[in-house]
Amino acid sequence: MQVFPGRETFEELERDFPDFDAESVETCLAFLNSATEVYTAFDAHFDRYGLSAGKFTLLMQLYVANQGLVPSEFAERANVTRATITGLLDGLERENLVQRQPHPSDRRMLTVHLTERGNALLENILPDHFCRTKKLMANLTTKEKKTLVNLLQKLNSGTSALSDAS
Amino acid sequence: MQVFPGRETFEELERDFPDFDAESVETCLAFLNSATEVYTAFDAHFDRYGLSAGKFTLLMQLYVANQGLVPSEFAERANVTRATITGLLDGLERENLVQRQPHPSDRRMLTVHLTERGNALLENILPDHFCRTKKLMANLTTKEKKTLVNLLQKLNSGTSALSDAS
DNA sequence: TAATATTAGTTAGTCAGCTAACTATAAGGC
DNA sequence: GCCTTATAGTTAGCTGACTAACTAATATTA
Repeated sequence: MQVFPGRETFEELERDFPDFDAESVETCLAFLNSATEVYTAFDAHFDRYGLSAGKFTLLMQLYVANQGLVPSEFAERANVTRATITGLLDGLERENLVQRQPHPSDRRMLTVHLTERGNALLENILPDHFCRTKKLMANLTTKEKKTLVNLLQKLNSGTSALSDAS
Repeated sequence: MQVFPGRETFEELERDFPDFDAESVETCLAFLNSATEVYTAFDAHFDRYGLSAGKFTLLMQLYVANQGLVPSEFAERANVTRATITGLLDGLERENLVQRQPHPSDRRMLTVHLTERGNALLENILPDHFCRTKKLMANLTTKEKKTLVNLLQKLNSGTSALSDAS
């Protein structure tokens, strides 16, 4: 969901609400709209390989760990609930990309392993993935990338203003 | 879903994939993680009022239009499908915040109207909403906001590299 | 003007996130 | 050593996004 208010909207809200700050709202909307655009583009990218961003992330963790990992670890590292991981693993296992195995020492846990097929899919994707990611950022110079990261950090530190109790 | 790869991961991928560009990946992940953080904070914010970002956006369109609007218009302006709008309207109508009415001249269409209750809710939210939005952006100077918008634009123009056919 | 194509809204079904509640197991405290 | 508490994974049900297919109504055009 994106929003592109017209000039008149800004003028009206500025008139009626003392705390309305056009510059802040404009920047905020530009950020949110940009996020939607980038997310959508990544979805289209992963969709070519039958994956989603979440599934790809999971597979990558297994790929770089080069060993079985525990679902609750995924959840914690990715900042999502265990229930979300269960769902993603169900999908990945259905497509034969990962396999759940009992944990050797704690029967509450599982270990998740990349299958041959999962490994092959990843190795097929990664060159294209990194190439496209590089191109995605190609309009920004090194200095601009650093600036962007810095500004995003400042933005992040403001999020408590939204989520804090009134 | 967020991702925070360790230094070793970067080194390994850099070694194994010629197109892996650490600087691009790092910036890209910073952006995606930041987007998740901001979205989550907005969700928490709107949740206080029993709303979601999508529902708020719909209500705002009606508020500033100051007249009934047509669902397909919403869909087009917000870049979502008509089906998504149907779902949001179902929720908003259930909570008595908007009302569907037959379109006067085209019987395929509806017009959607803000109810008294919807209007009252919005006028209750908006001061807090704009105040928090201002605070969200308060760590960025005017110049930094302009820079951010500019960099986001450059990022947007790279998204075709992700979504274009190989 | 009758047939065809397009548009608007809904419906059904999928996905990925969430919360809350449940089961099984493990760990701690008395 | 038992009781309580905490942890891990799953399940059920919600939301907001999607696509595809459907109905009804309007527009186009042959």
